[in-house]
Amino acid sequence: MTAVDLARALIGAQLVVRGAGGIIIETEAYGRDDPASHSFRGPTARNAAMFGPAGHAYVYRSYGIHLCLNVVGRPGEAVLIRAIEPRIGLGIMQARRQGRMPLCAGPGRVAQALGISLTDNGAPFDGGQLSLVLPPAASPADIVTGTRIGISRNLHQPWRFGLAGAAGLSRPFPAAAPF
DNA sequence: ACAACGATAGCCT
DNA sequence: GGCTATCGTTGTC
Repeated sequence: MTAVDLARALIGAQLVVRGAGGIIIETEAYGRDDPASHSFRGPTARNAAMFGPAGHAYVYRSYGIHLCLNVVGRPGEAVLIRAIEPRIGLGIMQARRQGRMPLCAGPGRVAQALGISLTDNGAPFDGGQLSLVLPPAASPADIVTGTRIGISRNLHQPWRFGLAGAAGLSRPFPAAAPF
């Protein structure tokens, strides 16, 4: 399964980290030969988890401040979790966010609300501390598509995915051009 | 050894 | 809507 397929499949999935989590409503796919991807220049100490087993976490620090959580797919491919709809452990998530809103819209906010740390890098989504439950088959969810956010290379790929109509997206998806 | 730049969020006007 | 904190990773000298 490609990172793009995985990114679509994860919309509607339930993500829970040590008792806090919710439904994934926004993702982005990053590929192996994708200039915007951390894996583009090959394995390094930082991105090693991206080349590790599928179904494990890739956690990295962004802008020296935030952490971002990814699900690893095929080697060198990963899906960034950009937003969830909070459902489980609301109190602990609000406490971690110190009451700031939005709670889980944006990759740094998701990681903070879930209590992700760099020690989670490379950890499996195996139903233990990290769990991921895919949505029921034939999920009726409408998925909207757009271009990725905050990158400077490979800009045009429509590899950002969201749950149509969801509140709590990190940014709106532009309406399709009415050709 | 050094400089540049982020897969951002928060606070300001 | 714009400005800036903040620091590890990476590419270059």
